[in-house]
Amino acid sequence: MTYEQFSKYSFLLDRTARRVKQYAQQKFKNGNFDVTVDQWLVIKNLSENGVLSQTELAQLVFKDHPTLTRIIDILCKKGYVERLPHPNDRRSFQLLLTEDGKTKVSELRPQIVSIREKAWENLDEKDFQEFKRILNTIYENLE
Amino acid sequence: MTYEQFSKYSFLLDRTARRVKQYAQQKFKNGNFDVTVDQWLVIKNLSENGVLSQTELAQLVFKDHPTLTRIIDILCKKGYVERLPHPNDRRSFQLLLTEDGKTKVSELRPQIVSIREKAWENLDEKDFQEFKRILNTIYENLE
DNA sequence: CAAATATAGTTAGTATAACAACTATTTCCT
DNA sequence: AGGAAATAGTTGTTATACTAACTATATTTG
Repeated sequence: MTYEQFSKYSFLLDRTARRVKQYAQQKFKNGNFDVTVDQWLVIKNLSENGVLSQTELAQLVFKDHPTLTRIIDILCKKGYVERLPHPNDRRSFQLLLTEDGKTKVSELRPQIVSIREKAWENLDEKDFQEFKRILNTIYENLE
Repeated sequence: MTYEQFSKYSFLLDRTARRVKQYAQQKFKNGNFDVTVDQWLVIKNLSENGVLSQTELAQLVFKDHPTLTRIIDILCKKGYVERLPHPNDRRSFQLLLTEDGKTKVSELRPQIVSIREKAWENLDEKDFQEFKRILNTIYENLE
């Protein structure tokens, strides 16, 4: 790997990640989804996992505590998520989707698949496996 | 590609891009570089290209105007970049590195290569080419 | 058991990203 | 030439990311 490539991979990675998020965010907004891309990730994970603490959820979505606190605050204000006191630990909450939250997840799920598909034109399953392997290797190298 | 994969690629991309930036930012901070990762990208491009307008620079680094304005503000305050009135266009500035800026680029360049190398352990040139091809394809699919 | 240590979540500060809107200036069109 | 449209850069707003520090609580240690 040349010097230039050692600059380039991070630049391309950042550029593409931002573009993917920006594209999705625009589609979310145009579709009046009422959640951002990151808020969607949170409610989707709550939908798939039921009741979670903030720490459990933070680990699932790879977000730090302060960021997750703020995302949950917004989702609670929007009425999609509820914080309940944890029965066994006064430091902790149990997070769960409200009925509106569950409805939102059901409505949005199919639409989001088609949004995500566009990025993958001209790429195939093998590309996905390669991409995943490389991304995971990079991630693990920097832990 | 399954539904899950259509969620997963964006998640993995976001997760890894953040981690790469975070890792680099930590190293920058520990090394007392006095610039963030994004500020480095800007001064590096000025170093490679000489005098640029903000619009030219924004196109090179794929950042929007407001973000770039703010980054340039910080770099001017730090004394690494200078805004000069454009001789032929009263709407525009010419941006250039100060002597301190040039020195900073020279000092940091070699250190940054070694920071970037770590992510690439267990990956090779072929992986880089694959990675680049996939990232560019995704980017172009979403333009 | 009491103190030390760790943990859950929050607040504050700085930085960046994206969108919207704006002003001053330039370019284009009739 | 004059007006319309486009452009360069800025300001404001909302959201997210990361670090640092904090309080309340739980767990561990001696």
